[in-house]
Amino acid sequence: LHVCTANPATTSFSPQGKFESAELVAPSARIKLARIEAYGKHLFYVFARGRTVHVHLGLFGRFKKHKNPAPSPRETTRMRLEGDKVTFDLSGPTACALVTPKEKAAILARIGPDPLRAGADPEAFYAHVAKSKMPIGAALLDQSVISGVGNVYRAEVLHLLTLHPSMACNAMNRAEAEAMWHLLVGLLKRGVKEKRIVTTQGLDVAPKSKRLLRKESTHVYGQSACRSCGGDVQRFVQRARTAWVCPNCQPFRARREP
DNA sequence: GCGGTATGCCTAA
DNA sequence: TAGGCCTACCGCG
Repeated sequence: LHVCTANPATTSFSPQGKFESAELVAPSARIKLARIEAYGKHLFYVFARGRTVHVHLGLFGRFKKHKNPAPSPRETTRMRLEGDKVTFDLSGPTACALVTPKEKAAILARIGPDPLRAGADPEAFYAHVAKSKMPIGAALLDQSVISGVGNVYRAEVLHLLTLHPSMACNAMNRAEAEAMWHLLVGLLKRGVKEKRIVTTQGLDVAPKSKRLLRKESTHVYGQSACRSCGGDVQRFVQRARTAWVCPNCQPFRARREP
């Protein structure tokens, strides 16, 4: 999900002194967080005078919120954001580093369009899909093709479009590619709004537990039975991640349909 | 309490 | 392709 808010009162320092050389940092020299930008899964924490920290949460990264006074940062705390009333500690990120404008530009240059960003241009995505023999399930995880989509949305968008993950990109026609982009825009926006990944329709009765809530939020991801047809969900590894597919709803297709 | 797994991605081989 | 990062959660029992 994309972080879209920044507390203007929030300041920062690095418990490990990781950023000391760039003066982002000693508790005595706290600087204000101006804004946070999200491009796909890449986050940029922009502080006063444009000093920018690149954060990528990866699989384990998370911000833990503490009410002030917050406990001492742990050995594994990579960045601390401190406000008047609350403190956020970042642990486990794949990336957390000060970047120059050049380095930031290099990151943006190697990722594809992000369906969540206003003004994102899907043409690069359409162009890739039109010519690539890569399986569509692999392309959706390739951040240089389209950015921001992860394993859950891969499984769900393909299920909603009744496409098999192993189908070649270029077996999709233009209309299917456009439908995929626009579906992703809607699904990702819904995720931001609800602060969780949900691709199923609303329920009449609210589930009693967090676990059930999660179980009811997808059609095939994490499911043993397809929540559309009840058939067995198959799992296989695709691009080093588990792909989830209902072969009944998503029959493999070798060729492009007119 | 323990072990497996995970909404990710990089590097070495 | 395997391993590493680093943490939370789950099922098991």
